Amino acid sequence: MDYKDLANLIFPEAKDISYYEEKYPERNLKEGAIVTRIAPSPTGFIHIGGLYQGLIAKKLAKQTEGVFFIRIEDTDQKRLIENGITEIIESMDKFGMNPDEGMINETESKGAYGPYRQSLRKEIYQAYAKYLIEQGKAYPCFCTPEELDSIRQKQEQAKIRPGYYGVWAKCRNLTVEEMAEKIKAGENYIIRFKSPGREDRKIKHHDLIKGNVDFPENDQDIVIIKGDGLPTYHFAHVVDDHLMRTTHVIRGDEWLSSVPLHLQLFHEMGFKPPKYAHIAPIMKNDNGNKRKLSKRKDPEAAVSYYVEMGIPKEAVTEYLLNIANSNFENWRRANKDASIDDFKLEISKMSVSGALFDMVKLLDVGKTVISKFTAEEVYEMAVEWAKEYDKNLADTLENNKEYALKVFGIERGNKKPRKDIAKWSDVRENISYMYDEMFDSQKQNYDYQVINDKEEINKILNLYINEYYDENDDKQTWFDKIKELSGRLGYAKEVKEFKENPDKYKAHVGDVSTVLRVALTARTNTPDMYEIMQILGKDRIKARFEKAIGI
RNA sequence: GGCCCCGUGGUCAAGAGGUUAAGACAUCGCCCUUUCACGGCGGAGACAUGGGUUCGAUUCCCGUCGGGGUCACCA
Repeated sequence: MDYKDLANLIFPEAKDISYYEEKYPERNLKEGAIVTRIAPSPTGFIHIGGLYQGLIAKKLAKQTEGVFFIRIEDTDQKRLIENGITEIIESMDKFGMNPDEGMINETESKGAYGPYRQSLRKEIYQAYAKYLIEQGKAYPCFCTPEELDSIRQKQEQAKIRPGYYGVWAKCRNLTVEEMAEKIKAGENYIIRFKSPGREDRKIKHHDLIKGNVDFPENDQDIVIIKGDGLPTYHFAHVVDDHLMRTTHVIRGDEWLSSVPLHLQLFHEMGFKPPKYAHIAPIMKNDNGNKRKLSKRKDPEAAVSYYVEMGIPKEAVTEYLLNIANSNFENWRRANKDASIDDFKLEISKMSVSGALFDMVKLLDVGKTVISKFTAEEVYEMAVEWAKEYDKNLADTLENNKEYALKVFGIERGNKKPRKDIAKWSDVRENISYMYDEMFDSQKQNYDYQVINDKEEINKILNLYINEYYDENDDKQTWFDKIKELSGRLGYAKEVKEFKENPDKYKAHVGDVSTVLRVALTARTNTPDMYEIMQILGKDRIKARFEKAIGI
């Protein structure tokens, strides 16, 4: 009985690894092309951090004419959720992150390096595990969870490093005959890697983001094949990224401390390891403590949150890019209309430590992004969002597209566009006073600020609509008339004049304007009143004034 | 606790052995012949700390403190 016999006893059906090595050859890409991937577990919605990693990975691949693929890591059968894969793919799609290869829905995939779903790769992992067993580099372990527990307790009591290694690795020293006997007797077992490492030796690792890092060698005999026959993350990572010919592994920095293990596995398997880039997580300030954005506690951890809020994907992408490379902002200022694809991401410029998530800044990016859209684009995107989250708004907009375009066109398209919409969920509040049905269905609160006398307000409104307002006036004439009205009623025509001689006047032209604005829209802050009046038209202006006076 | 990583304004962050220590968001003030938004100008605001090396350290080294990660048949 030798290792080979043992391997055959454990995995009688497994193919020789040469089969897979031939089936998945080196990729034929141009020099310097980067192959990256995103490898989520279908355990629920995509995390903003996952989107961030995917964005970096995809950009690196794109920039070098490489390949970006998606691999579903579903080896933990206990944590799977229904339609988990679809949900991931759909939310990636919403942010413009379509992979070149990988799963395209719950069961189908594209690309020549599949399957792209780990649970479908069981026989591949077993072939490679068998390969290790044949060489005496892996072995079956019969320890029960209870035994492992008691080992750990002993170690903790003795204050020594916990784990399955050295003298604690009971099963590694079993003879091949003993192992075979136990297997034949039907004992349960898993497969462990037989680590050649020593804890008192150091290894050097150069991480693309973290730089040079020294670690003790790995000496843990970690599990590679679990009781259900599926691999652990560590083993799957090594086999998959080798076979899928990944050149750069972009992942969260919670994996950094596993690097010694992974490098060792690559080495013992005889594979060339990929380059690693360990990305710092996006953090949140929680009562003065920094912590990772948490799926459970923070709604903004889920990418679906941004979709629901109607924060455009361009804004999320730009914000994330800014966290990745802080020179992005400068680039954006210098290239206002360039596509994000033209920005060259440099992985070496990524921050080593995690950034605090800043919603205020994200929304600011959102404002800027939306301000650059045309009225038509704003209309399309607002409608698309509203169809899902504000049906009534969607109907209103679609009922009269031409009108909606006018409304969205106010102060848009010029050099200093308005920046009043940061997300699509702002739209309703922003335009409701331009729609009579919305305006009339809400209880409006008229606060005229300085001029408060009801008689006086009536007088201003009546005089204005009957004697002054003319739809055909240009903006200058329109405003001159408001000044004229102001002067006639004893208000200063110029604000400055009023400030110099406050006793000479009742108030000033700004206060009169405010009366008109409030009567018209029931709010003190609006975009350009001239444009609003132009769109509303004289009859509706009059109706608004009457409504205001009637209250 | 062991191991590893990190520490520049409120936040994201440039930066170099000698700088008036950038910029963006936020904040405050002024201006932009009516509000808001935009824009312009200006203000306030930072190198965690103690030692060393050095003519000189925020920058290099060590300690301390603080923060984060990791130590599963989860990824």
